[in-house]
Amino acid sequence: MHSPELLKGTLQTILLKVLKDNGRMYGYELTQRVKELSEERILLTEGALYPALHKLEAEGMLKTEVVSMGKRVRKYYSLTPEGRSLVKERVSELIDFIKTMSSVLNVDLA
Amino acid sequence: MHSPELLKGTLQTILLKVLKDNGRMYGYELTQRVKELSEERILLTEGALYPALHKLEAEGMLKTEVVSMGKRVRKYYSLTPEGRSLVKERVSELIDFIKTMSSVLNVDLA
DNA sequence: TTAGATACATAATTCACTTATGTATTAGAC
DNA sequence: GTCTAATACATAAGTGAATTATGTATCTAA
Repeated sequence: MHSPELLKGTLQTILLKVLKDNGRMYGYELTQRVKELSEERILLTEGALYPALHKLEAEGMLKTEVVSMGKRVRKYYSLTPEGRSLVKERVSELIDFIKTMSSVLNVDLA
Repeated sequence: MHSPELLKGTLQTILLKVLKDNGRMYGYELTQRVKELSEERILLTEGALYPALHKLEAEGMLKTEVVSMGKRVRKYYSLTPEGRSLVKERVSELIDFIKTMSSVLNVDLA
């Protein structure tokens, strides 16, 4: 598991980009996909995940669809057009940030 | 200027590494050096800088030397041996984190 | 002479997160 | 059969590293 401090500020970006790459997903599925993609290094907590999803939905970046699986309920999230714009912005912000960091820290990431 | 959220958790690493690469430096000098290295993108605020330096000193990672320049006082910081270990740890943590992020976000940083 | 840069410092506040807690369903081990 | 772990959602309390605001004082150049 990573030093959790570093993760701060990256949650929205992660959620948006994983949704963009994987299409419609529900909350728990997102945690599992991120865990898998990060090789167990990023374990999203529910207390961070759900409020973040609700916030992105309230801002019109995500739309939801509730699907019943038997007695169980799943809430699927997918990107809205505005969400699609936001992903691009957030991802390039992060890439730019990483490049700046590698320059400040004088390290080579290649 | 970067989205400040992303900076969270990177301040200690930046301070330690810049001190490692540049030797003995004082607070204000650190802000200027980081500003320069980041091409104006990372502007350290004093409210974050000084408490961070004091904390690292209290933990034995940095040692200080107060130098009078005329009537003016400068407080120089440099790494202790423990500080040297910590830099390595923090920098490799950050590199590892960045690699994980690029894998999760499916982006190429090279 | 006075505004802006240099140089330190701390207190109040913010806010994204962690931790804790709650509810309920489903699957598999024993 | 039953009980633990995994699945699936959600919110509230607390934390802590930052921002913002404020204070003090010196030096430099217009």
